[in-house]
Amino acid sequence: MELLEALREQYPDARCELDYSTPHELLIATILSAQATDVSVNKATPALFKRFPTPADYAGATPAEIEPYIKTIGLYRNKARAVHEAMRALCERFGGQVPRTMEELLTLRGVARKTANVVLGNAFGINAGFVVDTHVERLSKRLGLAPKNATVAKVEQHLMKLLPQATWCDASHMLIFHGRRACKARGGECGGNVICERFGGRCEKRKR
DNA sequence: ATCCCGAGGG
DNA sequence: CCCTCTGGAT
Repeated sequence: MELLEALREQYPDARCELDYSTPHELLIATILSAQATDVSVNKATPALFKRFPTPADYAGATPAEIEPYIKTIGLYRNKARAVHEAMRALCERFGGQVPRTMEELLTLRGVARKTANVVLGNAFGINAGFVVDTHVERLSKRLGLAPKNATVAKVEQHLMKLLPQATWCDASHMLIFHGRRACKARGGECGGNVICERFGGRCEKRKR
């Protein structure tokens, strides 16, 4: 696909920008990243990971004990509960390890397809699906890769049909980079951007 | 459809 | 002030 080549050329260093050193840390960082910037997540996780080195450490703590470490990220009550329950499930049902299938990951609190796809793709190199976050959803619709009225699930299905499976993880990172650097939610800064000029000069200004 | 929610940019 | 940020549960 021509768009894929152009994205590769423009964003050769596109990658996961959440900081982590183990699969369970990536899982936690991804849960925390909901409606938050990766910068804000990366600012909080060093102290969090130091205080709770293993899944068992979260399972043995209460959500209230986790909250102070993630308060600056926002949505912290829901996220503290999700992290606690997800890590407890790892200990009780998965031998303390992050499971490697979509079906198993979806049983964890705070984990839906977007988070599961991030973990499978980046920690295990498994392209089970396509990461559709706010950037990927927006860009897919602006670039005409999916109908503008499509749900997140539909967008994922369209992307999986359009792009080779082996490229899914990398392609999601490139779309996210493009969404953060050029084709932004607010109006966009598409002037002079190669991708926007060639594939989608439709970064229309936000209504009103 | 609503709620959760702090930080950062405009 | 307003909007957005690698969503998910109810």
